[in-house]
Amino acid sequence: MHRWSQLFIPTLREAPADAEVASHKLLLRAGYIRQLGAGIYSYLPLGQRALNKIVAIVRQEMDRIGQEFLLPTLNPVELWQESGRESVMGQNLFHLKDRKGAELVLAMTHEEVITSIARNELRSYKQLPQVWYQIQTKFRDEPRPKGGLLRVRQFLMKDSYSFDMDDAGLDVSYRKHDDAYRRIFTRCGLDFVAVEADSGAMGGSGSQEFMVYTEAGEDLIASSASGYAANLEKATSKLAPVQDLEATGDGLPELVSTPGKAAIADVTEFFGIHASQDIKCVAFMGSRTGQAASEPLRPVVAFLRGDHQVNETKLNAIAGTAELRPMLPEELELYIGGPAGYLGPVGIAQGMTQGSLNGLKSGKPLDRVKGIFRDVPTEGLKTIVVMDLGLEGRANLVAGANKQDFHLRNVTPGRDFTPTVIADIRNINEGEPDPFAGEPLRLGKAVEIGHIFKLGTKYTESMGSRALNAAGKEVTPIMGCYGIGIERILTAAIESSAAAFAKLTTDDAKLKTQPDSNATGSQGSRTPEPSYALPAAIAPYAVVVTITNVREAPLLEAGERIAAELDAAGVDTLLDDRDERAGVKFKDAELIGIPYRINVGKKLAQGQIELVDRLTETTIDLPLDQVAAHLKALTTSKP
RNA sequence: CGGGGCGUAGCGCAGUCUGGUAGCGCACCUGCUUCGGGAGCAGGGGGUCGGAGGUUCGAAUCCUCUCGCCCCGACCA
Repeated sequence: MHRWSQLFIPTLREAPADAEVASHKLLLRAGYIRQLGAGIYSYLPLGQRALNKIVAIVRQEMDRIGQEFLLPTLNPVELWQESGRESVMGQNLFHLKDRKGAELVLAMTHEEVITSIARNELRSYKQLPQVWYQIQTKFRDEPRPKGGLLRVRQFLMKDSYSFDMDDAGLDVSYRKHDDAYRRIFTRCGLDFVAVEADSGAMGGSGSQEFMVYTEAGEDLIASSASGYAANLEKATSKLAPVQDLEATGDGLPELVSTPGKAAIADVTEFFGIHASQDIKCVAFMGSRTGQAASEPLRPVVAFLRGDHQVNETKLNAIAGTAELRPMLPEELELYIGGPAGYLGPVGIAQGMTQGSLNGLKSGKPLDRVKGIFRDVPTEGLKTIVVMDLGLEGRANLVAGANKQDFHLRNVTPGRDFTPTVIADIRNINEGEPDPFAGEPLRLGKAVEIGHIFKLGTKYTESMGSRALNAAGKEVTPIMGCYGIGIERILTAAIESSAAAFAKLTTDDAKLKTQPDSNATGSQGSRTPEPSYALPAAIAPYAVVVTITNVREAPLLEAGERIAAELDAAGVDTLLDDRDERAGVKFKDAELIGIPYRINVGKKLAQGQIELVDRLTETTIDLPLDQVAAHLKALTTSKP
């Protein structure tokens, strides 16, 4: 039991002007954190207590599936050069020199270090599988830290790594993490979704992000009532069938003069068609990560339905590029053969021949496409033509003719042009049916709290980790890597709760204003103070016992006794024994986000106290002898 | 890195345009009153006006340079 009068809890009535998002303001006002620099924060006692509770839950669940390490943050740069990530990570990796001039980096993740241990120690299949984890400070020189603790340059991460002899083993390790993560986030009281994610710069096959919907988030995710959920970078949808146009004339592509009709809206109006019956062309020049300026850019041309949008992450994955920029007019002429506004797939100057691609024409053999495009840029490679799945099997579409002021109709993919590859390269739209159950998709911002990843042999291969299998044959262990942002669990919990409170107060305001038309208007335009409450499992204290007036001896004595009883019952208790007015103490208790408050006040004369449940915004009276048992039941988390 | 904004007491701000003794609210200290929703009255402490240079009799204010922070974008296991 801690006494508020002796603690350092510097609450603020007003948030510093720099704070924008709710969790940032509240963490500052509640005395959880103070800022030291851009993306650098000190955790004050309350913040540290909350983080410690989260860490304890994470550790408890991780110990069920793995073993804890503590790896060094200070890494010799050579280690990162060996894996090739020193250049890949670029400026995001902090660099420094020691007194001898040797270059060091501050680790932003630990694949390299853990693999260096694995390659020295893991020699036999008998030693596998292994799941190794740590909870440790990570450093990333973010280009733009923001949102308080949401994106920072120094933060706590639980990272783990699995080593298995084969894919089946990796599946097991991955599944164990999936289960552990769900238990962890559930115990932390978060309402989360697990989404399919893009593999990004990590490389590898499967990956899943754990997200919490919040306006403060930086990612866009799609989910539906059926349980389907995916990052927008990966999300797909089932498209409603489109009625194709009737063929005109001899059914072959027909040149139509369309002077000045460059925009899709103009074209569809001119032909009297829907945008879904038109082919849109989006053309890029792509480059690879760390590509030298001297290396030629890769032309990437995407065709998709007129009413669809390109998703550049998906397109990058297909084209084996990392960055795309729009083609310049002369590039359009060179690689497509037409002017902007009249670009189309028919007769496109496609350098990738049937032969060079070994008949890669559908989305299926993507890995082989990646193999060609990513690792062995083909000599004389010209335009990569990617057609979106939304055009597959369609007929008699309208498209640019690659000729100023002309379009073609009766364009049928497969017959009139052959894309290099057919793949999903579009953004889904809100409300489209999900790919499995057909439930409408909801798009929303979310914050990523965890990520699990089937890594493969990227590091074990490049860093030379090998183990002998039962047959005495040398194999490369397969890795998985898995991360949880500790601070993000805290911020996500605050953001979610603050949003729920904000909704309550606005609903409340609506209720109040509706029936009472002659109200005095006192609610005015003042925005309600943001409020929140943390789940008991991660709050710095589960309960605060508020003695409404410490100068009244019976109240003080009862408060002390109740707090001691709670303490004895194992409930993490804060006793507000300050000589302050009751109002101040109520406000402070709410500000620091404690989920349960016991008011020791007037009702003591009847042998009762009030229990305020901040999560449900309800208050009940309880007899003194039931307090400890009641709170213990409320606050005990089940591991 | 591109665009925008802001640096004046612990926090929130005014003062800058038009140069002339650095102010307000909250917080803090003392006293009295008050005591279940951020109390009232009285008194008090606290400032290199982000930093450096310049213009001027005189600079928070004008000029130059610079540092820091926030937001949007780019970027981002």
